[in-house]
Amino acid sequence: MKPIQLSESDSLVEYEKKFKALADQQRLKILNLLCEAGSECVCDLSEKMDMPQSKLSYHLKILLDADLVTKETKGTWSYYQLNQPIINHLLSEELCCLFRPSC
Amino acid sequence: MKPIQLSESDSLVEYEKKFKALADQQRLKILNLLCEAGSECVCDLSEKMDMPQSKLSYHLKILLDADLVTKETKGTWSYYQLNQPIINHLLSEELCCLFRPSC
DNA sequence: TGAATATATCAAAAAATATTGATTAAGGAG
DNA sequence: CTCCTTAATCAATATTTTTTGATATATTCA
Repeated sequence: MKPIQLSESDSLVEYEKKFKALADQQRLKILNLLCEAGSECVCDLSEKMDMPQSKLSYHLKILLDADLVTKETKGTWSYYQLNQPIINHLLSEELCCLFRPSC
Repeated sequence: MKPIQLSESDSLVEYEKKFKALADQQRLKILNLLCEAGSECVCDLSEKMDMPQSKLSYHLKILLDADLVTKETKGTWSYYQLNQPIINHLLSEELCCLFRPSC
């Protein structure tokens, strides 16, 4: 089977977005924390990351826009969790220990 | 098995570097071309990418520093190829069609 | 040796991202 | 309704990355 043609650069744009979101130490740490915790609200994450809320929201938005996490809102709280299927589709099994709680 | 602790942020730094290298449409395209061709010199890639040589060298250096490609120099020519083991360690099998010629 | 070619590197400018602190919006408790 | 808390957004600034064109280095070929 030949490598796919990238004539329609839709997929390139999509992958660029996802890798951009992964291309930051702080966001990788956030993903790792979400992996451990399963689901976290912004204020708890803010404490664990030792990061001001507005900064954290900025990074969470990038992860959300890249579809690497999902958000569930309850009242004024926002709970974030990993978007497992997307992450599994993207990353190798060897990276599971970082971002796949299942292993 | 629990997610690994990221106390030693060495691995985070390393992954950040690799994902940064992947976080660009042009570099993803380069990787895809290398995947198709197996090995390419800068001048051929420059033509295929329709990109000035100095710009291409810049992007190739980023891929090289991230260890995603390897370089072999013959005379004045530099031939670049995918660093398969590293890429396979990083990306899912589903992405194989983009960057893994083996499937 | 001298001209031509391949590639890397450099410095300046341009563009994209990230950080900061303040503000806004919206929900829950009294 | 009013106060307090949570979280998103905004505008200004700072930082990082990318682009560009020029230059440097090294090899080949005549």
